[in-house]
Amino acid sequence: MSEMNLRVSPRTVQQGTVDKLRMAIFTGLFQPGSRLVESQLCTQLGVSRPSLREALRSLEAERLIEIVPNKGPSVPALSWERAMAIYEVRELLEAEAAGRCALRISPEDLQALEASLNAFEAAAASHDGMAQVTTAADFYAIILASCGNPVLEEVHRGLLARISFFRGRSMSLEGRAQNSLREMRDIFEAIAARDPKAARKAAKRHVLRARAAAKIAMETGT
Amino acid sequence: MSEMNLRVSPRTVQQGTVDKLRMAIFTGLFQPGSRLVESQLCTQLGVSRPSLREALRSLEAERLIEIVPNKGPSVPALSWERAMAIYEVRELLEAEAAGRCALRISPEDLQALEASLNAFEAAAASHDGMAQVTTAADFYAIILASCGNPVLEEVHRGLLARISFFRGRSMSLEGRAQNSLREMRDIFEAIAARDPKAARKAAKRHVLRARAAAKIAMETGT
DNA sequence: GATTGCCAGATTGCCAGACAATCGGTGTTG
DNA sequence: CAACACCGATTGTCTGGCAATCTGGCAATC
Repeated sequence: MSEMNLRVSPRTVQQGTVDKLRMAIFTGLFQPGSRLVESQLCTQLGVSRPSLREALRSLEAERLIEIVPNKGPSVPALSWERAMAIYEVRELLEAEAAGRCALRISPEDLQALEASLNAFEAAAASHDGMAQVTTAADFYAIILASCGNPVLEEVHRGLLARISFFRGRSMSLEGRAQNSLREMRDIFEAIAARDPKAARKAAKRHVLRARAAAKIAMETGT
Repeated sequence: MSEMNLRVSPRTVQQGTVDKLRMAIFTGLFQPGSRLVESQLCTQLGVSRPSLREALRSLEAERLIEIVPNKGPSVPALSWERAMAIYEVRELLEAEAAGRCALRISPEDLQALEASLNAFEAAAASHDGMAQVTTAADFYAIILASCGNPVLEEVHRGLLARISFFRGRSMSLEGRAQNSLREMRDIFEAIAARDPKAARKAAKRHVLRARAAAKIAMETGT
């Protein structure tokens, strides 16, 4: 491999801070509703306050935190109602993307899509929760990137952070990964067959069932 | 009215800076592609560099500017291709919102919607471009707020900045405002009649025609 | 005893100033 | 003419600080 030195952009402290905080929120290190004290975060992350505050503004725009003037940032509690709303928008976006994909995906991307599907299959078989989440995210990332509408992709990515949060929860359900695999394979087959209508339908069904799984996961506790 | 002093949140310098910069971008004060030099903006806006940089991070998240490490922020040139992509996502979101609205809008919101429609009619008659843009934005804001899905509203608002940019351009076309009024009235009537299918269709048609108008406006120059 | 007023600590909003790293252009040199 | 070194301009980041605001508890009042 030797000298993988293709640093496209030199990763600033600010970016690194955003990533660290985002990951901390995903893994539940910060309880929802808990307040984030700037000075504490500075010492924990080893960055200065200006850099931290820039990072917080980015996360605020991602809706991962809320910043109330003179009260500071906090992790908003993600209500079931709101989670449901996210799933509904997911359904809308992913169905559209899948349908478009069926019409215009390139052979290379189709191949990459199949590869990511296989990667998910392996993750599902190995019961590796983290791998399941990342490979599933890859699968959709390829679909969104290949749908021919960069804004659709951009909007979906804006939702992705909160989507992944739930995906981790629901994948832990017994049998959910295998069902998910079947549904994703349906989407892939429809796209490969260049059938937009079937692709939309499969994508919708996948989100619908993911939502149901998330509901169960949420009701039975974390 | 007396002492309308209910300032819910005390408008920080950072927020004010975001608003000023956003407006400056809308009005075309910054040419697309032009670079924004921090020190210059600081003196022009009368704020310190940390505050400015926080504001820039917020605008970056809104996709109104791009920040390349070590090169600084700049206003991205909005290509026609990208504008088209925005219109497509608009169509998706607004059709969905209108359809949901037809099912669940409250009588008060419906009344507010009619009021905003009348406001737009007045603006269209007076040939006041700015008023047309704001009243049209109001009309859709009510629909998105009443559709029952806060995330849909949130995503749409994320697109709104760039939508308004084009709305201003296309409204200036002869007769576009009157056509727009007709289309919006169709949407309103369908919602008032509680007909989701018609509402979706009307919303789609409205976006489609707005897109065509924007295309013409773009081709004939600013 | 409950409510109100108030004060001190903690925290945020904001700023000035500074320094190293990096980028872009310019001139020099082979 | 190309490659290289150089330099101003700009950004990334930090330190330190001060005023404004919030929070929790204490005392005063009814």
